[in-house]
Amino acid sequence: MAAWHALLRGHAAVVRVLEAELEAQQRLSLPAYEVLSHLSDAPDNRLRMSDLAECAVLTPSGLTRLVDKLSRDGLVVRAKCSADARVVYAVLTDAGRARLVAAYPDHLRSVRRHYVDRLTPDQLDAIADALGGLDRKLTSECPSAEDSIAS
Amino acid sequence: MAAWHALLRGHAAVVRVLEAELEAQQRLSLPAYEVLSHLSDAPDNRLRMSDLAECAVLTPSGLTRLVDKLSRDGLVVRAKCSADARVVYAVLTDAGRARLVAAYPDHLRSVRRHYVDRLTPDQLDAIADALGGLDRKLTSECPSAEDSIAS
DNA sequence: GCGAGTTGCTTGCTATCGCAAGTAACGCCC
DNA sequence: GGGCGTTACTTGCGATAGCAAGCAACTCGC
Repeated sequence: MAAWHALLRGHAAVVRVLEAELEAQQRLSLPAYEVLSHLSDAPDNRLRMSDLAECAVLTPSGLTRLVDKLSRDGLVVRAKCSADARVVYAVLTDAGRARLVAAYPDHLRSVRRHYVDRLTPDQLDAIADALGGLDRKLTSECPSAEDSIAS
Repeated sequence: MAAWHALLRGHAAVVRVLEAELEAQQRLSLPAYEVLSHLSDAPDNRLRMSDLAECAVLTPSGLTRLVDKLSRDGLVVRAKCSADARVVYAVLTDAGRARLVAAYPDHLRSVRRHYVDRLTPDQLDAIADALGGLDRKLTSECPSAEDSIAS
């Protein structure tokens, strides 16, 4: 239970600080940064909306609005898929890449300063391992909520 | 960096599942549960709004509205402080205690099932230690954001 | 090819939350 | 004891997120 509260509070504390710094430095919210970052890692700087939503830990509707916003700011554009007219790609623009490049060092430094440097490598490994595993298990079994009723 | 993304994704995944179960079982959001729970642990089942906000990882304004809601539902009441007319106590009602008692076992079980049981004791210790420490450091130094500009 | 079911994205509605401003009350200094 | 700064809570506003419904486009069976 201590570990549970620590997760809640620790996450909130770190996210709050990092988001504030990212906002102050580059006018980007954390999810927005995540979106740009994932796009820049993707082949051709483009990702399907639904894949991007999964990466950025957002629901499809949340991503739609975030891409709306980033698109208004000229950081991404939507592109149609020639093979399947239902799918929309979000594509990083030059401006988007520039913004990400500008934000990247500061953000990295923030993460180091407020997170990585304060923990031991063992702790970081444990967190990556434990929460990474949790994420995979929970998201994969998410559709099957019926085990809640079984016993 | 892997540890950072794991924190983001793992937290989101666990919180989503637990909040959904809590909501389904007892019609309580996670912050609402936290509030009731902290109140029940407090002497006299009452806590100052500001202290409660700190416990529940909410801003004062967020807590005001949450207590508004819980108060409408009859789970807590506000009480004035005779010594200082500025402070407001949130006090757990009998109905609030009953709701908490009803929610408690299920929630505990959810936490065990989706979190504790999936991690090793070492991992839980590491998380409690690491994130608990982070929380304390970050919240204590939060007012001094000027070190961002230094160096 | 045509209809039924599915998938991928968007939109309407609503809830939550934080920041900044507002209000009330306290404490201290003169 | 009157005024000034501080503290505690609340409120106005805007931003964000999710759910459920909508809509367009695909797939598969016939």
